[in-house]
Amino acid sequence: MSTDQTVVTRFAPSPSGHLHVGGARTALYNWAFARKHGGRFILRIEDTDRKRSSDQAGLAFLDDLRWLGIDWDEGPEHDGCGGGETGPYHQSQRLEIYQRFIDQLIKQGRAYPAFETPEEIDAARERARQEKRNYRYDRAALQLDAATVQQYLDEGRPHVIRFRMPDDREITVNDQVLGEVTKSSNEYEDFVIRKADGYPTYHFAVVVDDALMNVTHVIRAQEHLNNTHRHLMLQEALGFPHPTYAHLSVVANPNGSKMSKRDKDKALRAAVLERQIASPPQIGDGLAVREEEWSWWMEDPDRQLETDAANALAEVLDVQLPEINVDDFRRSGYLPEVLINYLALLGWNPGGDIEKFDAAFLCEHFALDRVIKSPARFDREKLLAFNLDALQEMPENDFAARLRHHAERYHPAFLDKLGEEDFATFAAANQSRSKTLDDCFRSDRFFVMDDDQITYEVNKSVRKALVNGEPNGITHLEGLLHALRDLKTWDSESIEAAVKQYTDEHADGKLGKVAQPLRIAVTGGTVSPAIFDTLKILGRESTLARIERCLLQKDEITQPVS
RNA sequence: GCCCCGUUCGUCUAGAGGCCCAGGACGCCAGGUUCUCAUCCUGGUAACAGGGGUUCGAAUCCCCUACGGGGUGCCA
Repeated sequence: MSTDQTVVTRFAPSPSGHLHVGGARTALYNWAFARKHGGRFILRIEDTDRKRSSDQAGLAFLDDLRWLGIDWDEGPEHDGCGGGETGPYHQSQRLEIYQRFIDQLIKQGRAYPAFETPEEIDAARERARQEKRNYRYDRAALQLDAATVQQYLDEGRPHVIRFRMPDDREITVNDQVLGEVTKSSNEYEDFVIRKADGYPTYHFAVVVDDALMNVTHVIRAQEHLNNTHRHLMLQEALGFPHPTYAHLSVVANPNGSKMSKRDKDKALRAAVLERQIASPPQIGDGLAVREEEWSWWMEDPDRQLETDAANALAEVLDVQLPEINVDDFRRSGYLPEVLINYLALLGWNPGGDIEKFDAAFLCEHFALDRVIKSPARFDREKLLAFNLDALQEMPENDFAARLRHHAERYHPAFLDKLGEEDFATFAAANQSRSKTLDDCFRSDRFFVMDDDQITYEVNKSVRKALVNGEPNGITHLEGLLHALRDLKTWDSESIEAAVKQYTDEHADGKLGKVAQPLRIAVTGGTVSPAIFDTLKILGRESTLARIERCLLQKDEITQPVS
């Protein structure tokens, strides 16, 4: 138990690609707790499952953490963070360390080799299930005499090392969020602490690493609550101090189901099935998904596409993937400070009616006793509302800079096409109508299209804007063509003056009567930024070309629709 | 099956025995502003899971039930 020592927390994910929002919240709380107490925050990679680990995948969430503004004092070196005295911080590089403690436990008689194969254990487990018994390892290996054990070991028989769980002990976890949770040691079997491949199991590695890295507070997901009793016994046997524990409830989907990366595949598979797509669609000059992967993926609802393939497929199918990972929210145009605020609030609050706060506030006020016990559903609507507020409050220059960054990463075509000055106008024209940094790129595609690529929507509101009234929209377009062609300077103010003058003279000053026809002519639809800015960015040439093109197609565009 | 945890408006939550016929935020509904979309403004809707206790008094304490979640891996 920590008394007067420095607070040390850690975030210890397994390297499975991008950072999940649930994991992000765990990391955030650990980080904030350490900062609040002037302590240290460690990042550790739990890569003891050889089947699931690859170096490549481990890196992505480091960027995600940094993007959120979370830094770590010890851990893998990345982007100015990490390093430290108690490494290495990849568990796969700490095998000798674990072995030392395994040997110690064996010497103490607290651990022993067991030679059953996984198949044998599975069969025994299955038998127990059918007989409606609770399965627990029967300690058969303890019946082997020393000579036999030695002989097996000499033969090099595959084996695991199991921890000898004490009998008839009441084990109490004093959880900082949930209170005291007591269980009997008899609920637990002699669990495996070293796998047949020589790697430690999670239970063993966490206990050893937390102790060696001087971790004082373990803040982790509630799924580990029942593991903690095991860890307490391990710590006792190894002579380690017990850290303070706090278990966090899960972050769930709006429907209450667990938020999972599989949700993306689910959305994609549904779209594929609904549209009866039989083979991987084309994207650019390749396929969105490789042929072999496609059938493999379609056959089994549990299988998941690689991130790149999933994103590519979503793009061609024009499916909006549910955001699950921090990176998804980044792509969708959420601000990191907003995500942090929302995530922090999902399971903790400073009390009273305070909802909006920044990371500094979190670091100053975060406390375990205000962490909520019950699971929280992730509400995208509220996140979106927070993002909107943040965007609207932002100084114009900041918004423009953020938008530019976002464009560089996700929509470079806008930068190429618009250039410095027009991009600035584009940003200014879009701030007040943006809920995310991505909104305008999706809704304003007409800016980066060639004039002759514009297709006109044929629907009621388009028809209404073009044919209703006397004079009607088509007539206004013809008039505006002249008014705009002769404009001396092409900027928002001049355009506005000219259009307003036209409106006063020909439409009783009702701007809507001329703005909508104009909007349709240059964008193909009824939605765009303020019309004067839109025309300014488009340029005189494109504006006139599009109006002319619209007039040429007026009969098709205005045909009656049911 | 067994064990553990949880349960306030649709959602996130405030609430630590009287301040609560329950407050805020998001959503939703109704009206208003606006060149479209989005904003913005005004108003409104809506909850203590159920049942027993304890107490002068319970959303707050105790018990039971129901429901939700987690664990029961040579995954973490």
